[in-house]
Formats: sequence, C-alpha cells, structure tokens
Amino acid sequence: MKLSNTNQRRIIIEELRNLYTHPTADELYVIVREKLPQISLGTVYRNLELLADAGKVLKLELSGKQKRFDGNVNKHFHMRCRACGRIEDMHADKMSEIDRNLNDLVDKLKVDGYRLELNGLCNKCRAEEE
Amino acid sequence: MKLSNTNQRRIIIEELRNLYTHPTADELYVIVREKLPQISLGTVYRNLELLADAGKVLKLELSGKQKRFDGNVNKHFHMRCRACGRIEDMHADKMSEIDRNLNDLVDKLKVDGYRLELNGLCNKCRAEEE
DNA sequence: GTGATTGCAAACTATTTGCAAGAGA
DNA sequence: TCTCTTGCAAATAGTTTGCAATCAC
Repeated sequence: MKLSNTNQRRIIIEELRNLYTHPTADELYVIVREKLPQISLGTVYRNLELLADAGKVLKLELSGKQKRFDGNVNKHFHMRCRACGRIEDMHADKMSEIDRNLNDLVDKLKVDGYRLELNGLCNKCRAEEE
Repeated sequence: MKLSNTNQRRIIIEELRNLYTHPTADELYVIVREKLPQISLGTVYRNLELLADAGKVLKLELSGKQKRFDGNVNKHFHMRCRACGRIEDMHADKMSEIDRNLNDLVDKLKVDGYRLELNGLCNKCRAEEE
C-alpha cells in the first residue's frame, strides 16, 4: 500500500520531528491539533502506525501490549519470537559477556539499570519454518 | 504493607513458578482457576503486581503502558526516567561500544535484533533531586 | 475515477478500582 | 480484632475499527 501525501500525515511527521519529547499518540494529537484543529485521534494513531511500518518514524515499544510474568527471578534474558510472540529464555551462559558489558555501561553512565529484550524466532517457529 | 499468606496468592506463585511460558495475567488466570475455580481475574492482577513489587516474580514489561514515538530514526538509545517516566536520548558516542557488543551478540545467537532501554533519572529529575 | 485517507463514534482489550464480605495473623 | 485480601462488577485507559464522506494522484 502506497502512502499518499495528505496534510494530516505531513504535519504529523513534521511535528514529531520537531519534538524531542518522545510523545505518546495523544500528546502528539494535542500538538498537531494546533495546526489542524479538526484532526482526529484515530488519524494520529493510524498514521503513526503506518509511518513506523514505513520506517519514517520510530515506535518505541519494547514489549507487546500485554505484560508478561515469569516465576524465575534469577538473572536471565528473554527473546520475543517475531512469529508467534512467545517469550523464550536465553541461557545465561550465552549472555554473560553481554551482561558484563551492560553492567559496565550502567556504571559508566550512572544509570540504574537496563532492560534488554532480544527479537528473533523461537525454537518452535524456527523448526516449523524449515 | 505486609503480604499475608492466602490460598490464592500461594497458588498463583506456585503455578507461575511451574510454567515456562511467561504467561500474561489472563493466561495465568485460566491455569489458576483449575485449582481455584472461584478466583477472579482482579485477584490475579493484584497479586502479580504485589509479588512483582516484592521481587517474588518477574514482571516482563519493558516500556510503559503507552507507546511512544520518535521522529529521529537514526540509531540512538533511550533512557526512561524512573521519576517522571520521560524518555531521554542517550548520545550514541557513549553507547557505541555497547552497540558493537550487542551486534556481535546478535550474530552469535542468530537472532534478528535487540531492544535495549536504560532506566535511571533524566537530567531534569536529577537536577530537582539535589 | 479509484483507491487511500479522514473524522467520528462505537467497540475493544488490558488493566485498575470501589465496595462490601471474608480470611489471616 | 483489625488489617489485608477477595470476588464481583463497573470504570478506566489506550488503541483499534466500521463507515460514509472526502481527498490525492
């Protein structure tokens, strides 16, 4: 599907590019309405989605829309499957080096911590693909 | 607030610890209902939240509940402020080493990519805290 | 002209909350 | 007993969708 060049779409991109606040859809809606008072929130949502798919804006979503829980509180990493959405554990041994690097980074940048999620195909979906 | 030892809470932890599927709250609700048919979804949500706060289970949420967007599609990293929830950009130069490590990891593990979010205090909140 | 896009409103999904009754220490 | 917790139902928050009208190419 080819993206046509509507006023709404143009202003949404423009305003988002001018902002450094990483707005939510409704925050951007408020701002865009200053230029286009009649625009609807649905249009903002739809465009942000399309523009993100087209790589013209960045969607900062890390996890999916539902939270997930894990009874294992020991340190380990997660990979979200791009095909089925399932979360798979990554063995800590494969990750220890990156974990060390990330801990160094946390010290260096004086931040509290980090969250890292890998994306890929889980074992099940990989098997089915072949 | 001190967590008392109810049947519901005990079974929620038990079932979650036995699962390796990283269930959502409603998935766990279905499973817990096999043991406690009268339990409500609200109880599951409330307990997961309390247990996660107490460090007894892990909540796999990376971003907050609203998606955020960014007009800058160049490679950079984000830090979510633990005080105000704002997202701050991390300068790429501070991050290039970790980025290199992460790219190596992606190759090694044969995954598609990763998502990394730092957590800490943004400049504004840090200034206010002093 | 025709397919993409819009505004509007209603629908939907995940989650949270108020409340009165019940359970745990 | 006194606080924490529960089930239930209603409320909320964020997002998505159906539809008829309108716009872009």
